[in-house]
Amino acid sequence: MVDVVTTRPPLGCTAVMLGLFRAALQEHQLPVTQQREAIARILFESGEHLSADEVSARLADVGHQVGKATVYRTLSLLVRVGLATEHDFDEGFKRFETRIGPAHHDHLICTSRGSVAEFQREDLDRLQAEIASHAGFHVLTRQLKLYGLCAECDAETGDALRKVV
Amino acid sequence: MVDVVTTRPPLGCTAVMLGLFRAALQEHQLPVTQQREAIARILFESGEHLSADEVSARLADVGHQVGKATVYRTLSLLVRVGLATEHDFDEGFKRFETRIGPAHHDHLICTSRGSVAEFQREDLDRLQAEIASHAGFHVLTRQLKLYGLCAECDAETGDALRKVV
DNA sequence: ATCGCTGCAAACGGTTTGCAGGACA
DNA sequence: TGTCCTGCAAACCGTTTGCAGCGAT
Repeated sequence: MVDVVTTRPPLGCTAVMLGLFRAALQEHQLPVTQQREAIARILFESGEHLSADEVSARLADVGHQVGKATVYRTLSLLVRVGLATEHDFDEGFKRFETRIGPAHHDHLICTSRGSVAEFQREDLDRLQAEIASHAGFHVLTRQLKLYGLCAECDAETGDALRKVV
Repeated sequence: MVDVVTTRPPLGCTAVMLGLFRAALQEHQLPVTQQREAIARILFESGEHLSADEVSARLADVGHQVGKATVYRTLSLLVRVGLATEHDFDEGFKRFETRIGPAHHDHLICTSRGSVAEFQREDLDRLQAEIASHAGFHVLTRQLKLYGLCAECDAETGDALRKVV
């Protein structure tokens, strides 16, 4: 269980990430607007997998009124500059997550409750490298999703079965 | 390279799969209609990753005029009875693929040309089992996608770089 | 002052759904 | 004959886009 990482980012991480975002914008000569900062802060602070809708809602909670188009534009901007990643957990919409450093992590998706846990395994990186060299393929990134039942839901299913039998 | 499998299914596979489909329909007391057979045949024969649109087009090529709603309904039916799998290669729509037997395979997606290759690694199954037991998670299925450049595109990129420098 | 961003609303595109008529068992 | 399917078209919904006005540099 030691490599199932929590979703909450380290303290002070938001400030660092915001700095990186500002730097990236300036590097590309793009204006650092209040909306961009607000959206990025929401994502960085949460450390969760947020949908565009959820980002919008949380902005409203904090008193910021930002158009949905801007939310989409900024999230995809964050992805383009490498500070966020996009995920599709088969919900009919995309989710976004802060991308911290080069370390890659993957996801366990509980199909019963829809929750998402993360994990990190170095042997996966090794295996990926082996597969790539084997197939003559140059891997840039990967997405590994394990769909199934988390421990709690699995236990419930077992209980339900035991009742039937 | 030996475990990069071809996408073409073994000969005679279509008939077997169609039989399984008919059996599944009968088991659930659902009618075996011409449209359902035609759609399933297109998918089974192609052995590729087809979108609903592509299935529609190929049906038209063969002279079958089938409504798009029926295509979607039948494809999702095939998924439900376990004879097809659904994939999202980040194209804005879903693709469907014949699911043959219990063996799982994963995908290499060339982001340059959009091509998809398949591979099979037993050590991945082992690693998956290890991750699952480690996290107390009951895995039902997985999706591993390696995004990057296929050998050809990677070589081209290299050439382009060499020209610049 | 110049660009580029923002917000609104409309457009877009893949997918789903309601319903009248038709096909399968 | 009853049930479920089919096809059409409209609805749906997340996302993108055009454009007039505003904000950052």
